[in-house]
Amino acid sequence: MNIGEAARASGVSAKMIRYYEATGLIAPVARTEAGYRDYSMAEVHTLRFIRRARELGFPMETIAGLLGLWQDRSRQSAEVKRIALEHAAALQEKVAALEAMAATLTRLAEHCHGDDRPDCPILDDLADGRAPLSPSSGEARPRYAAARR
Amino acid sequence: MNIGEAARASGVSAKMIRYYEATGLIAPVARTEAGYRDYSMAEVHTLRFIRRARELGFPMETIAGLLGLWQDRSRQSAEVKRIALEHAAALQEKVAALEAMAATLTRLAEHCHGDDRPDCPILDDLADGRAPLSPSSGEARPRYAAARR
DNA sequence: CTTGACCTTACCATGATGGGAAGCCTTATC
DNA sequence: GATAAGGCTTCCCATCATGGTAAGGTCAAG
Repeated sequence: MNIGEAARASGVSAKMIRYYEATGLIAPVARTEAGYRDYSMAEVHTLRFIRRARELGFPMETIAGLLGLWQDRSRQSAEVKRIALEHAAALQEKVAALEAMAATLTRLAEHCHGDDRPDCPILDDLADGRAPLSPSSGEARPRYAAARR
Repeated sequence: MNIGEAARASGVSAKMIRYYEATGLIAPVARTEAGYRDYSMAEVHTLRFIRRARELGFPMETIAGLLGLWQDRSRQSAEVKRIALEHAAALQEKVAALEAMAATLTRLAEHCHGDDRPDCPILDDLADGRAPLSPSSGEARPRYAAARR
């Protein structure tokens, strides 16, 4: 099975398969005489494992640990559980941070009449109550066009 | 005011102030004879605006637009409100994705007895019910040590 | 005048992914 | 057998916002 077929079979892009190999997350795979990577189903299963773990938001470093545990028939499930719960807690922290942002924005937007008048509590909050700069026409070939659409 | 003082006054690191200038988010600032950047309070206010917007998770590109609106005395608050609500919606999408991950992990962990026995529904789920690879001792100086702590 | 703190620019790294170029290989068609 | 299409190889670059570091200039206090 070449890399394209392995990619389709595992749901991991060929690009990422090579990357996983280059970084040592997976072992270098067999090659054909011509130098093509040659995959067996075992490797495809490993790739599926990785894809599923990525879908659950595990960072690659943690996935390396999970792969080790997966391959370790004498593992203790407590270790896996600990890693999973630790990651779940990290996710929940991110959720809390994002929710706080969204709540602030929603609250500010509620107080913004949102019509053609210029005054806007959202900008006031961002500015912390101060007046803006005069329009600074910078050179420096702007990556951000400061466009008002 | 030199860049260090401006950084302390705005809460934006000197590094990031230079970066914002290089990318055109803010205009090039005055320089002393020796080439030191020289900031006024107006610039510090702009930096504070940016910092606050970053805290709310706005990407730099969007902040460029918000800065334009902030400096535009003829802006329509509806435009600001639209941007804010759009961003809030994007945040909520991320929240939903992260929450789904966390929920799945929590559910899997609940079904894992978490003791010194090896069987583990968490790994089973990741593996989709298949058997693991035999321990592949890859060269490729692994960045991820596959360590079992 | 020296020292230490600060400034300048320039480069590298992050994490996981995609894009693309240049060149070799395989397969199908003629 | 020749050719074309498409897949493979490696290598480099970009993302996004941020930090680190190094080499060298500047400033203020002692």
